[in-house]
Amino acid sequence: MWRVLLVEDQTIVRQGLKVILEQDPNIKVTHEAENGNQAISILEQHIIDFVLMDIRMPEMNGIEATRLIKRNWPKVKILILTTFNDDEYALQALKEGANGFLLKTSEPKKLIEAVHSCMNGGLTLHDEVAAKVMPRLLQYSEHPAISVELSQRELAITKCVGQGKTNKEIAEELHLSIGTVKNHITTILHKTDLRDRTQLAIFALKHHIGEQPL
Amino acid sequence: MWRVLLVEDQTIVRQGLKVILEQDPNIKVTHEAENGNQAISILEQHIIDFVLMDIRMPEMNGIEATRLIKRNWPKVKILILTTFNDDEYALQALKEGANGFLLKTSEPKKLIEAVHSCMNGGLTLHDEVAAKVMPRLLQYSEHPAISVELSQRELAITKCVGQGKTNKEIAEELHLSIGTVKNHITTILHKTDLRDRTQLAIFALKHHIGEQPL
DNA sequence: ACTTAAAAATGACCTCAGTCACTATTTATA
DNA sequence: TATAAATAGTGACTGAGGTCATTTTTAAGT
Repeated sequence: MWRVLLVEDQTIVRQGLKVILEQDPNIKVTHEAENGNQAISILEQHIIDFVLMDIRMPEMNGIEATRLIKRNWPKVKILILTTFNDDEYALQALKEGANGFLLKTSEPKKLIEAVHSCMNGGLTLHDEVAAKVMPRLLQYSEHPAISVELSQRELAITKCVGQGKTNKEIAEELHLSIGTVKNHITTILHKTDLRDRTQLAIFALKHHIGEQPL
Repeated sequence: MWRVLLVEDQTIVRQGLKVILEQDPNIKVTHEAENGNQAISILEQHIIDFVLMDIRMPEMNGIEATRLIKRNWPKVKILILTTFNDDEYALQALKEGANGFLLKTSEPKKLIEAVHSCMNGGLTLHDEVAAKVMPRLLQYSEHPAISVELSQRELAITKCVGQGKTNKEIAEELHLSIGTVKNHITTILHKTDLRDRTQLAIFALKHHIGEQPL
């Protein structure tokens, strides 16, 4: 039996949600709150497994509340339920650790499925929201292909430059002389058609050199 | 009526999918292919609205096929259907423009819903896949809060440094003297507790200075 | 065995970056 | 009004960054 906290400022909507959720025998709406502040104090006093949260609320909004809840009760699952197909909100909420994002236009059955999914470690995204959010996220994860061949040493040095290290620090880390590091950098700059170490650092970050490829 | 192409190497699975899909009156499985190559040649000869694609196939896999299809027929919707809850595949497929990603463990009804969602511009992600993929994507989109106050000028200069410009170039762009640019950079480096322009460039990229906030 | 390329190193050389001190104007706020 | 902060500038100094020529060793490929 999951103890659910409803956070929603409109009483009628709250009542409706309660009726829908309690059609499922696993769900028991044990508490209700009208805003983020109330939600926090309920969490401080009672054991809650799941929070169903509206975004736009007076006092403290859903994003803020999500942050605070996830900070203090990381195990509590949070599903965001909102009227607006707003990718900005969705992204913020997910960053704060929300376990799902549904629109109020969804069917009741979807809502219950989403609760189950959340409780089982899933993350339910409303299809339309996902379609808006994913392109933006994917754009950040793109690493342009490296068009030039860099040797292992050169990659190691490029990585260091991308971490903001000086030639001296790089020399020490790789057990080389400063002159050698300089020479390598000259070679790298020629190969990559870049001008100086700053541009090389930018190159390293954009190509995620030194990280696990996504 | 949506004309659907099934791409799946196992005949039995293909048959099963066809039966499931055609329970929906809007869906007509007009063509079938055993691998990516066959899929491409079918698309070249017939009008297709929707492709349901397996990932692991002989000859040409689903990712590759997705790329080629989206390149040549960008309007065709593609839903990936796979046995494996593999976030690596999911990410690649989505990058190539796939309109959804479902596991074969999903219920038949979900599959049909996903087709509808795709055709209406949605993007259906299997909950478990989403739970794996989203944290990785969000990590890239994180911009740590800027802990120091930078003035407008300082932000403008930081942005330029993050684009790999020299002091001279910055001076010209902002109609300042080189000396002034240097002075600003000294101030910025003090405020941000950084050492040189390379570290500042890294700072600028990590904080996405000069971009629209996500 | 011969060739090619990566890797390592040295020294000379020059430029740009960054610091510092000091000045001056504008703007906002206590 | 006085004070602080942002903005803009100059000149002098130091050092790190980057280039180039040249050498040596090692490893891989034909």
